[in-house]
Amino acid sequence: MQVTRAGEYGVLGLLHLARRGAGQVVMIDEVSREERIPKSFLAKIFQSLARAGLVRSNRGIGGGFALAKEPAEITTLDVIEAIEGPIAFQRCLEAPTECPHTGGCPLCGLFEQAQTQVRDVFSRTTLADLMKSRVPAAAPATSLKPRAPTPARAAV
Amino acid sequence: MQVTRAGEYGVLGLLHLARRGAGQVVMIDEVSREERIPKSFLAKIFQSLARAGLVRSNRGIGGGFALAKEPAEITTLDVIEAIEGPIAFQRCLEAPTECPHTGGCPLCGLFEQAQTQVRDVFSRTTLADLMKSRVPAAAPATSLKPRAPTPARAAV
DNA sequence: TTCAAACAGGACCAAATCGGTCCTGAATCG
DNA sequence: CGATTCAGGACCGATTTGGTCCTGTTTGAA
Repeated sequence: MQVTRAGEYGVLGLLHLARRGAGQVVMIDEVSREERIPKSFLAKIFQSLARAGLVRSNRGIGGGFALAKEPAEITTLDVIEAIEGPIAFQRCLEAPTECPHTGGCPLCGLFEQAQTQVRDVFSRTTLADLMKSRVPAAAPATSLKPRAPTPARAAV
Repeated sequence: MQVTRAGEYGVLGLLHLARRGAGQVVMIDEVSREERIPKSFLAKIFQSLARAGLVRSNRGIGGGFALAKEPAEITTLDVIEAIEGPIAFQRCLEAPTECPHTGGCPLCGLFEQAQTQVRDVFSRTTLADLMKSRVPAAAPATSLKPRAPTPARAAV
């Protein structure tokens, strides 16, 4: 029941790109250094993000990564699922295979509810929201609401 | 991002006890057989549940396990956390250690939201609810998500 | 045209977790 | 006593996590 480091690093990395400004090309090396994420690992993570179309990559001198969309159009769900694959609380929720438990398994409904809630939270929060929500590091954690007013977002 | 088999088996096992009636003492062997859960594994899981005070155990002839509370007083969160430990989406949410990321980590708030949602879903659903929600393979359940009507289940 | 910078991608790896099994031991009942 | 039933720990194989490393391939500039 955890978001993996890879997922976490992915969001952090994209957030770094977002802060550097839209369209800005940034090298893995910088992101790695400033966000304190192992470079090789981050490189691998960004590969997934590139394949998912969340970033564009450029090779060679002056190369690096840039966001492929506006920060407000990239949800944390996009990022996490690009890296970890679809969020699925249980096997029965990811495959068409039937639940093997006695008579209509009562748990599937429950797991599905939980899963939906999580996906909702992540799909409502974009990189833009996270940028706004940065807390001043010393203040006694005001409100942990990363905002919600993202209107019409086509979740997934 | 999954509920482990152990957690799932735990809920299923307690649900079995609940169905057998309050106070009923049932042997691991029966639960294992009828719920199709490996016996040794289930025994281990029930140890956790006993330690958490969710079931009472009796040894010797005529022994077995019985619910320690009313089904309506045992939430699925109780069960899952008794087995898997506290639900924590991220390290920063389980320990007092600080998030190591640049300036107040914006992710903690997000993960906390997701985590809260999940815990809410599980803490709102008791064994009694799950008993009620058993879908008779055709009747449209009201409150809980109806799930696809489980058709012919194959033997294990 | 060549070279170095930068990403692409796969092989590999150690450690942790998952999903169990198995064995010994202790309690309990008849 | 002895059968039964749980308690608890050791152990185990497979998978996942969290990386590293090495060999490309692309690109821009000297």
